[in-house]
Amino acid sequence: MQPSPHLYFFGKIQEALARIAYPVEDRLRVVERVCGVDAAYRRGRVAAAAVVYDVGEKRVVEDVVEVVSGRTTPYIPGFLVLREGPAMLQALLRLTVGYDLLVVDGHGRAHPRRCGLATLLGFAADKPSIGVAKSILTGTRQPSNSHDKIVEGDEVIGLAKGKIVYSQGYGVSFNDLLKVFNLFGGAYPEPLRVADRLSREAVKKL
DNA sequence: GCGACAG
DNA sequence: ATCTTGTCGC
Repeated sequence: MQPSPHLYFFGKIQEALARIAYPVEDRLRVVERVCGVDAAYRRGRVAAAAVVYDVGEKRVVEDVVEVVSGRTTPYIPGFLVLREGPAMLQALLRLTVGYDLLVVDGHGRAHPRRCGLATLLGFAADKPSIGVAKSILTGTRQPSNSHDKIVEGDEVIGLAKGKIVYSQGYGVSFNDLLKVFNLFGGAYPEPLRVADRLSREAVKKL
């Protein structure tokens, strides 16, 4: 084991969750309320914002910004959840309204061990989730007519348009991912834009 | 050994 | 992601 025992151990948990996170059958029925989650940092502190957005009405229903006390864990590729996950979960638990899907800024299945921040956060919050990242972490892009596929080996681990990458999170099938991808036109989702702005504003005041 | 590497 | 002023362009 090359990395630290801690990371090796956590990596094993990621591999185990990856085996049960992605159902073959579709589970998403209605996707009216989507919760976007993002985080920002400053001076060793982290702030996370959770934004419940009504897709039909195109408006924010509720938002929660959580600033965690204490210093952050360093960023380690493949282990982003250790840095942003705790603050994000705290923000999610303070929401008072419900939502149908969690959309996380980061990867889900499109991860070296097929289990990124989006997958782990959906599991922790017991909500179906997908990941939306601004760049590829692993895999190669395979051009297509409507959208590009992110492939590794013979496995399709994500969908992309431009630099934006969508991938399955916890409890979401590939077809459900495709539905959500089309719902947002493959672009960066509005609820994530709001969460990005709110978390940055909160962190500026530190 | 070298390069890559979500945010 | 964050550290940072002015500057190029629509």
